[in-house]
Amino acid sequence: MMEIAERPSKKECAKTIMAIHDVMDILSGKWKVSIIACLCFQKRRYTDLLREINGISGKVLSRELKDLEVNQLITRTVKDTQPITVEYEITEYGATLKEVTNVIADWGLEHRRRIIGGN
Amino acid sequence: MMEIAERPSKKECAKTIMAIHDVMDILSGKWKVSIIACLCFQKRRYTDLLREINGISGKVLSRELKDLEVNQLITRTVKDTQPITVEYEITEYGATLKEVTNVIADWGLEHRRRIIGGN
DNA sequence: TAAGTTTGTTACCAAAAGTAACAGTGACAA
DNA sequence: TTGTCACTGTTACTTTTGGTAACAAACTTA
Repeated sequence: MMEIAERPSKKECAKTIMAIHDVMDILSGKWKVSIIACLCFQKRRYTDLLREINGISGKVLSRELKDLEVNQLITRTVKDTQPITVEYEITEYGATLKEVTNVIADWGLEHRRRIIGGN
Repeated sequence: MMEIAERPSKKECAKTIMAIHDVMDILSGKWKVSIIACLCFQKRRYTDLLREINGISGKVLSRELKDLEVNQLITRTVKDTQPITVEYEITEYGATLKEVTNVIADWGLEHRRRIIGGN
C-alpha cells in the first residue's frame, strides 16, 4: 500500500528528463536539427547546406558537421571531382532521427499558423 | 513537364527547415525541452524543478522559465503560502509540445541503449 | 593573367550559458 | 533573540558558443 503507481511516477519523470538531456547534448545549438532534417531529404554538399540553411555561417556549419560526424549521425565523403567536392550524407542511425525532425517541423508549422495567422 | 513533383521538392525542404528554425528559436538551449517535459507530467515549483532537472543552475532556470512564459508555453503563479511559493504550470498550448518531448525522450532512451549498452 | 568555384580556416567580437556567492522574507528551534 | 533553514530568485564573474569578414589552396574558364 505504498506505491500504487502514482500518476507518472517520479522515476519515470526522471528517466524521461535524463533521456531528453542526452538528446539535447547531441542536438545542442540552433542548427543541428535543421542540418539533420536537410540531410534526411537527400545528401548534400557543403555549399548546398550553406545555401539551404538560411542564416548559418561557414564556420558554424563546418563545426556542426564535425560534431554530427563524431556522433555517427552523418558521413563525410570527399569526391575527386574537379574541384573537389564533399558530400555529407545521413547515416542509417542518423535517419532514425527522422521522426524527431518531422514532429518538430510539424509543430513549427502549426505554431507559425497560430502566431503569424493564416497561410 | 517541368515540375512533376521531384522527390521531396526544394520548396518542401525549405519549408521544413524554416519551421524547424522557428521551433529551435523557442526551444533553444539545453534545458527548455526538459523543463517542458517535466511540467507536462505535472505542475511544479521553482525548487522542484531545480532538483528534478539535474545540472541546471538557479539563474539559468529562472531565465528559461521567463522565456517560456513569454512564449505562452507555461504560466507562473505566486501562491500566498508561507513562505511564498511559485507554481509553474504548462499551458494548453505548451501541452501541444507533449508529442515533441515524447519523441525526443524515446529516441534518447534508444540512444542510451545503443551507446551505453543494455539497461 | 584575372576572376570564379569549392571547402574550409583564422582572427576577432558579441551573445548566451554556467558558477558561486548573496539577498530578502518568513518559519522554526534553542 | 539569535541562529539556521527553506524558498525564490539576483548579481558579478568566467567560459563557451555563435557570428562576421577576410583569407587560403587548388583548379577552371575567359
